[in-house]
Amino acid sequence: MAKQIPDIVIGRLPVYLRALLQMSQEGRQVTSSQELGERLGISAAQIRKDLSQFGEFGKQGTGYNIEFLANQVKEILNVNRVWDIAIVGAGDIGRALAGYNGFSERGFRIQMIFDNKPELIGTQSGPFTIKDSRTMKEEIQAAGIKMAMIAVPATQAQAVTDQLVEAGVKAILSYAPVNLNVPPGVHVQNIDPSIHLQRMTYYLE
Amino acid sequence: MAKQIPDIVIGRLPVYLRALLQMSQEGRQVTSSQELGERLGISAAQIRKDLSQFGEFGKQGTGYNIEFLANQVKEILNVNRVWDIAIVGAGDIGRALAGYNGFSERGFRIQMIFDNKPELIGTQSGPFTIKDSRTMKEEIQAAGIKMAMIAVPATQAQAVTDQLVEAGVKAILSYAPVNLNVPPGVHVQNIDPSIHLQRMTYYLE
DNA sequence: TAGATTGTTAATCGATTAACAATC
DNA sequence: TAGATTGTTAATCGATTAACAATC
Repeated sequence: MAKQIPDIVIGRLPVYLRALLQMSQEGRQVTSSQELGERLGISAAQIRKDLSQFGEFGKQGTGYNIEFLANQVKEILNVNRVWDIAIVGAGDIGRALAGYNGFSERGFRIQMIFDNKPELIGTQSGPFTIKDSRTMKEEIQAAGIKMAMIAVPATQAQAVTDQLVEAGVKAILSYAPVNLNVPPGVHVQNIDPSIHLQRMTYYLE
Repeated sequence: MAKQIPDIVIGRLPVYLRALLQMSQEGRQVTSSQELGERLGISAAQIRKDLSQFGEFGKQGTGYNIEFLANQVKEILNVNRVWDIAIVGAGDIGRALAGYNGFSERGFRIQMIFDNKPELIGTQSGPFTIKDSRTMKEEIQAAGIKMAMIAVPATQAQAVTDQLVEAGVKAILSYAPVNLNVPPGVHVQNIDPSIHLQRMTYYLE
């Protein structure tokens, strides 16, 4: 079994990757742990330590080749391929996600979007025709989709989650403001703007 | 000066609060650190430890009164009041945020939304008329708004941030996929779905 | 060569957990 | 009273930082 990497380290890698790709777009060739750290507000030592968990990617005296390191991090994170994604919920948030063009360049491709509202089913959301939730499990399974984003009301989120798990989905990004329970081996990330806001109000007057 | 509370503890409080309010809606009166922990996937000891940083809110043998504890946590987090918020960027995400009705019950009120696109300025987004970004600093300052959400392209995010800081904004929730630099005393939280997704692909096959 | 920066070790710092007296 | 659960202390565990030899 491979060495166990702390999840907190995994959580920082996508941030490093985003910064590297941005530097690359700026036409830069080389960077250092110090420069990266300054951009991100992270210590240089931590960046070197994090990367050293996976191998040696730099050169003493010169630093890191940006393109090379970005590719290595992509490989570590498993995003040197395309992941198909299903969206559940075609309200404002679901449709905004369906129309977001930032996914393709980061390794993701929206494949389908579902809703249970009769008035939405069959209508267009950008390039997608909104599908009936009742066919969800079947279609996701048939397509072999492993990742989903949930944008349904809190009250429906757990039921949707259970169905996605049954369909073989292994990673869920949830926009529903509720805690989801999943079996071991299924991963969940939550995005709830109120939670993020409340985390900052503590520090305000 | 008050005792320094770890930021990681502050980060868990909104999650506790959300669970407490949900229990309250379910008609429950009392809970325990153990039950809360099971719901949230957090150890009971950690919940007790976190809360003990701020006072004694429970009763030995019986646990915590849900409504009382929720109110205490609201007070700690400074959300026993209403915070006015400005949204910058009236694209899909900005408009979805403007139309999201989950904010009011969590202590937040959207006050205004801005964009710099001539074809959007003056049009409606739900109950709001989209305002011209050029008046942003002035209007935010005049209204005394301290919190903002940014939903503009990555390329514009830092410039918008700088203006918000100038206008006196102290807390920013950014949906732009880029790292923002702010002076001390200004708080930033980032929401980038690709980052959350990439954090999970590591664990997938 | 001299300067810069890595990868890594050891030291420090901080967070989590276990355990239990206090007490409802 | 007996059972349950808190608040807190001490022990454990894990993450971050400082420092430096190696070396480009």
